[in-house]
Amino acid sequence: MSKVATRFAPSPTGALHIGGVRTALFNWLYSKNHKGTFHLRIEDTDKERSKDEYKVQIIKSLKWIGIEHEGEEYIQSTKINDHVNVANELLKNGKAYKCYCSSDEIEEQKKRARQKKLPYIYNRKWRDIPETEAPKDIKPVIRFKSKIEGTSILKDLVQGDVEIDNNTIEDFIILRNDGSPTYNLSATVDDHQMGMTHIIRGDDHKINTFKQIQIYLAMNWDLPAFAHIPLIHTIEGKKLSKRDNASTLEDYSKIGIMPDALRNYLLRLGWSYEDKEIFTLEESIKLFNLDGIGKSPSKLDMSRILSMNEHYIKTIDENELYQQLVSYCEKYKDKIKSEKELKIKPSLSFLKNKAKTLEDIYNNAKFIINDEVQFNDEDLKLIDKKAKLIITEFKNKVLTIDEFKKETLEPIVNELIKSHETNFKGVGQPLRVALTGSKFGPGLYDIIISLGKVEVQKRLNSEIII
RNA sequence: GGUCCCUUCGUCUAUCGGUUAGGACAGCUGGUUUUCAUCCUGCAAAGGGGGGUUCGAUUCCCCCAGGGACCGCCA
Repeated sequence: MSKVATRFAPSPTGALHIGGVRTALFNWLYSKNHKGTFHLRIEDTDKERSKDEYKVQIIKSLKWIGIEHEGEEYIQSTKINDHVNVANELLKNGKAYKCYCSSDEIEEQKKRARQKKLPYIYNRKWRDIPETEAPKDIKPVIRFKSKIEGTSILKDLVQGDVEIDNNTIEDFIILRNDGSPTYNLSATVDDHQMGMTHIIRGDDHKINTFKQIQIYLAMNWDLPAFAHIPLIHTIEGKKLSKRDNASTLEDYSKIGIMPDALRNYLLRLGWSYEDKEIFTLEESIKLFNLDGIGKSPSKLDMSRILSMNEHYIKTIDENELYQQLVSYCEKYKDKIKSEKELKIKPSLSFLKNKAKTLEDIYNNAKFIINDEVQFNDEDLKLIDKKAKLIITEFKNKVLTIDEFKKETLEPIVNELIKSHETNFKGVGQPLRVALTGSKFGPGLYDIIISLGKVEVQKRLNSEIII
């Protein structure tokens, strides 16, 4: 068997959809697993809706999640001549014919079929009428002479054998009356010319495959293998569409989901390898196969994405996590100032402990990032007369310490607890509010240490709490 | 309506005729803790229904029900 070649073929009519990302991922993994190649084809023949910016965005999105394609992207619109040539060849060989029905005529037939509740299928009117009887004033479309008798079997690598009656496939149009090729023709010709060995795509293309296979056969081309993967559904159980919120990659990256986590989640959505949940990129390449793909559609589950992301936040190298945080903030929040970097980086170990997303880490780090403490009235109430006294005493005592660490700070706090006949909460709570503006947050010593002596003094001197 | 596909805990899934039907996420308990978390215990939770085949079916076959996809001179 020749070297495996797969492709992802989105149309650049919008941001990349998460279902598309998964399809791309499966194709990419399959080719990598077989040491083959993965290609990107941009299906931009819908001139109305295709935009170059979407093409750029799609490539960027794929790259974000770790998928890169081989060579230049294959731009479908530049290959239209090839598609037309194939249509003409099919015409010449009697595998296709000109159809002079007007769109009005077709519409009328469809309407009638609907009224009678009969399935509509083009009546093959011009399949056998000689060219000489063609009307002069109508520009014809070219239709493929689809099989009428018997059945066809698609040997699908995921779905198994799928059999349909040939008469349910109509004589589909391959060339419009303006001379432009339609999807089934273009896709087939491109896949052939690109030398694709495996077509892995969404289940929604399954019926198209029966049309496309007939073109391969009519042209005497080698058939690729097909694998139709089940679609991703919304929580309501419908096909995921661009209208559903949180369906584009951007939706996830902007809340601080990391690419590796999403990649891992998507990998496990509809695919499994025993009980394994966490796959490094290398593992996923090594272990991916088509057998592991389930046949039923799966629902997108945000809480799982979040917990996967949380897992990655907790386990990846802290330097890498920091880099991700920096670029996340730069893109979606405020750029972290370099003097703050020194404080945030060593604090990641506790900042990340309560975070499911990069955005959570950012929020946790706000007390460091913001120069001014943002108080809310509710928490400020905790700073009563007694609390102010404690804060002042703490401030004075902490002045005498040279090095801030738990061992040096703890005795001070303990002393205050004792002298004011309170508990840790009685001391910790007001201090936490004074330093961060909130009673929720990291451990008190973590806060003090990360802020450092100068900043702690400054904040405890703030007039709002004195 | 026609064609095709699907059906195991709420969710993602394991099981390739014999299991107390396993894991993960979410949920709920209990514990640790310095708030919020983390972490650690534990609990609860599933084979759509009906027929076969078989000594034995979640697993194989059929029917039904439910869900989904497709049915463009879009891709």
